Amino acid sequence: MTEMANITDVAKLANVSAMTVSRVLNGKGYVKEETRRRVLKAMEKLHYVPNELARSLVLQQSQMIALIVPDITNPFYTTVARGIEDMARKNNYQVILCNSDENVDKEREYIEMCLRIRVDGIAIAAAGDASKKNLQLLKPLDIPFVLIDRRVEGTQADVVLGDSVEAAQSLVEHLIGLRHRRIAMFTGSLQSSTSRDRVAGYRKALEKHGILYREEYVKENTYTRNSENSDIQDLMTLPEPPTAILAANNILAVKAFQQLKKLQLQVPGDVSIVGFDEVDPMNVAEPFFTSAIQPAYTFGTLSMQFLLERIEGNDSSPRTIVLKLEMVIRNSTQTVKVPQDN
Amino acid sequence: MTEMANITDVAKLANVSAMTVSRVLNGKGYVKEETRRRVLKAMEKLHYVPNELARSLVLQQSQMIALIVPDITNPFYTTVARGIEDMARKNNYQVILCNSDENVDKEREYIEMCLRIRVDGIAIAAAGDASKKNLQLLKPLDIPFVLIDRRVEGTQADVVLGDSVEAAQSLVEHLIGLRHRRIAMFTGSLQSSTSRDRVAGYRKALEKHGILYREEYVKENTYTRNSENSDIQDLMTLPEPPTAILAANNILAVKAFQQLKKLQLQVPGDVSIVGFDEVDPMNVAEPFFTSAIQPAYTFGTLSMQFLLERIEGNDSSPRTIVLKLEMVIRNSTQTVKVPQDN
DNA sequence: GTGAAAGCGCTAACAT
DNA sequence: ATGTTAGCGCTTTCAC
Repeated sequence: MTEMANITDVAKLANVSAMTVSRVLNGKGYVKEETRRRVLKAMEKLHYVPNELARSLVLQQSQMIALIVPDITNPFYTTVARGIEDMARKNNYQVILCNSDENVDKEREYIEMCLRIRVDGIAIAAAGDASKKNLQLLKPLDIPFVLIDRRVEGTQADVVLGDSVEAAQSLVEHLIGLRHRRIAMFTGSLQSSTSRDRVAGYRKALEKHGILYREEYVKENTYTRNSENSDIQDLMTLPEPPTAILAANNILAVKAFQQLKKLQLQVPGDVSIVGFDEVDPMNVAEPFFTSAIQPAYTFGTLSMQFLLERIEGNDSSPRTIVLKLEMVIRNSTQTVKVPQDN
Repeated sequence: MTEMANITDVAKLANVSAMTVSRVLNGKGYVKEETRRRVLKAMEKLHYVPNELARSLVLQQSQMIALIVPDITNPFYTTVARGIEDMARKNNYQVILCNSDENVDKEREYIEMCLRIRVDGIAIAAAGDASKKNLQLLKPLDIPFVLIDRRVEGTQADVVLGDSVEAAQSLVEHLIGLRHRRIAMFTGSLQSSTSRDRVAGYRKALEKHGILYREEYVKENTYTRNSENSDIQDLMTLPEPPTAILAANNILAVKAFQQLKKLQLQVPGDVSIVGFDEVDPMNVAEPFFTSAIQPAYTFGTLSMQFLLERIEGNDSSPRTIVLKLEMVIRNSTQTVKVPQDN
């Protein structure tokens, strides 16, 4: 930081008190038109920029909120971020974007920094249930926060998320409608409520249609973006390999697709895939994946609205808002080749 | 912001002065072990979190830097962001990520906010040459900044960017090697130095191989992500339509591809495409585009290093570092069907 | 209409 | 090893 001009410098140059400068700055209180002009001129001359740090210190509010997401490279979260941002700007808040990398410790560091710089509120897509500990840091200090996309077990707060149970169920029923019976699931870390919901929907659909739930069909993927594993290999070498896969998110859908390709298996020829959200932000490929799409932008605007209300002091009991997903049927699914009973 | 405990509260509870608490906090100066423990206990009891705002105010530095990018949804910039972030964290700086949306006015707003909250420095991929005005706000206040990916005409500063001239030339020569002679170019806004460099490389290659530069083959695209236009249409209905296209960035490569598809034209069967950077971060499609890839992560780490040096007071003359791009040949290019003279 | 004084939470410099 | 004083840049309150 540098020796920038401060309010006193401006005051001196304009031959007024700091108070008058402050009044000009904030447009409140009476200032004679001529004085105001003198002050404005002095500001310009000195390249004066008000020090928001000092202002926040006395006002006890920073007009900043933080958005913490688990993966900044996932288009779902960048879309959420845009929603948050637009709504925040409309209300004169600045957004600080933080990337926890699905890592609870990194997440904690960011939350601690948020406390230190006294953000007015936090919107967070939590890394997992273990985030509870991090969020508890906020409670005694009374910093408002909203959960996005994922509930956190044992944490009371406003939540904005999608109806993953229902969406997963619909996706599976779509597969069943195409006569699939051997349907596997790629779930994300079961630390995340969203993953669990999607598994629940998967099971619900199977049950409803009298299809046996098979342990060995469900693969929990905790690995990160670039790591390798053999889930598909394992799946496809079972005595009764699946004919379709429900992937619990966009990343996993791609993973499944790529692994199948390596085994020379066709999608949807040999195996159908269904998933969540858009996979290919730029639509490089023809939109290909049959998918349940979440209204990500709305996740953002809505959760920001909630957060603003909390910051303004709304003290009602926590709300959960569950948004519908839109299932779009594309080319990653087709009728099963060799119908199976089961 | 809320009535959180402050340093005096802790001091009182621990029966010491604020100074002692401060010393415990910052681990400098001598504090008796027993006193230290008492202080620590008091902190915990009060859920004390140091107020970084106040600290920054007296220390005259915020330990925050800002990264301003023109498009947060472009994987190139998110990769840069990761590089910046990692390097910043290593050096105890927090990063504030801002999205200017290729909009000079929004960019100015963010820069003004950065000044108000007294960030220690700014890394910026400028919206265009018009960003000069915005950057000039920083000069008189002596806030260090680094330019990433794009020079800004008339602005002196450290710059980290790719060798776009050479890369564009190589891409075009690759096409020429495949016997293309009618090569069109999709450029981004010529407000951006990077676009201009790529056009320069394009012309250089043509010239070198005695191919006529044709005005009507160069299309400047200033439209945004979702807008429509007829560039490809115009191009392909020329008396001598191009057999290949150089796209000036990842977004434009996709645009070209999609528009060709609409006209029932095949890539690379009817038209070859070359571009820059990765197009498909998740590799949904087989990596498909022949492309010159920039070391985006390194852009980030390097520019952060420069910025840190400037913050620390390094006052040498501005440096420009130009990184090589890596050309990867993939499936969006092939030998021209009907060789043309020209 | 304008100003003076006090204080937001912290630390540097100087006591003791 | 610990405390006191002053001040970072601003706004609130009250006075004129």
